[in-house]
Amino acid sequence: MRVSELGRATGVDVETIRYYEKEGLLPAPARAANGYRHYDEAHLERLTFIRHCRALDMSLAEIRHLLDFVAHPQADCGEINRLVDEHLERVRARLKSLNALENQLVALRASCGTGHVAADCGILHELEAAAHGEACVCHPAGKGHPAVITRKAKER
Amino acid sequence: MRVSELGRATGVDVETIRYYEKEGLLPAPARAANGYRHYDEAHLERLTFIRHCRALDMSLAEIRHLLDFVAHPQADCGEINRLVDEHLERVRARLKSLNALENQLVALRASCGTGHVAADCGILHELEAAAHGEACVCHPAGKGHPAVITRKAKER
DNA sequence: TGAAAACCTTGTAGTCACTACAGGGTCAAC
DNA sequence: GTTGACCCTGTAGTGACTACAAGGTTTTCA
Repeated sequence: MRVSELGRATGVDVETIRYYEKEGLLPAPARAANGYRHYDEAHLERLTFIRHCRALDMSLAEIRHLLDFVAHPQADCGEINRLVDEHLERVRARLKSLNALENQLVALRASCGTGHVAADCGILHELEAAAHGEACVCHPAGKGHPAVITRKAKER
Repeated sequence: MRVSELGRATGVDVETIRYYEKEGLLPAPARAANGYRHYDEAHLERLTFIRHCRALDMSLAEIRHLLDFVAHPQADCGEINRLVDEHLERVRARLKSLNALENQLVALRASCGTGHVAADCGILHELEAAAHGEACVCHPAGKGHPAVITRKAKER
């Protein structure tokens, strides 16, 4: 298989395939006399494995880690569980913060009607009030105002 | 106020403050004879405004847009509503995909007990089965298997 | 007085997982 | 023989920072 065929077979962009090779996730394939890459079934499976993990939103570092276990089947699998657990924990933390965020945005959105001038816009007023240190609908007093953006709001 | 004082007052890293200036979000402050930046109340408010919007997970481009409205209070505010609505839509889409992801990870995690060798690990088996094109607990047949990572899984 | 620590400046490079080019080479069909 | 589809390598861009290098200034303390 040439690179574009592998790409078509897996739905992965050709440049992404070369990127995975450069990153050491996909082993370097054989080369034809003209320098073209030639892939076999093992590459296709490996690439599918990688994309499956990516669909689960795992980082390339996590996937590299999992691939180590595939290469060393005699290792204890406890660390695989730990990896999945930690990943799940991050997903849940992000879910929690996104849920809070949704509520804040809904409250903010409700503070403005339609069809007037920015000077009278409730949304802008709310945001400016917050900048003055006053309570805002999106971050009510006593509920903890994130002056500093916390890790959970930033992490991917 | 010098840059570190502004940083302490707002909880924002000094390098981030200089970054906002370079990006045109924070106006360039006055300079002392020695070249040190000197900020006033208006800068503090503007920076707090920016961080409040960042806490709502808005992009710097969105914030730039909002700041335009602060600068032009006579403009129609319809676009502010649109901006917040679109942002809310993105947050909800991400929430939906993260919810699905959580379920997938829980199913995957359940496929492995503890304390055995990687070769027998249910998680690894599931991931490898998926790479063989078989149905997996995390992406059951008929529920749509994302061979290609979809935008929703990628967007922040 | 002198030296160290704590500031400040600019500019550049790194993060992540790609994506998009530039500038070239190869190959098959017409 | 030329068009177009493919392939190669290498570099630069994305967003929102973060971290450093290499220098200048100011404050503090012995």
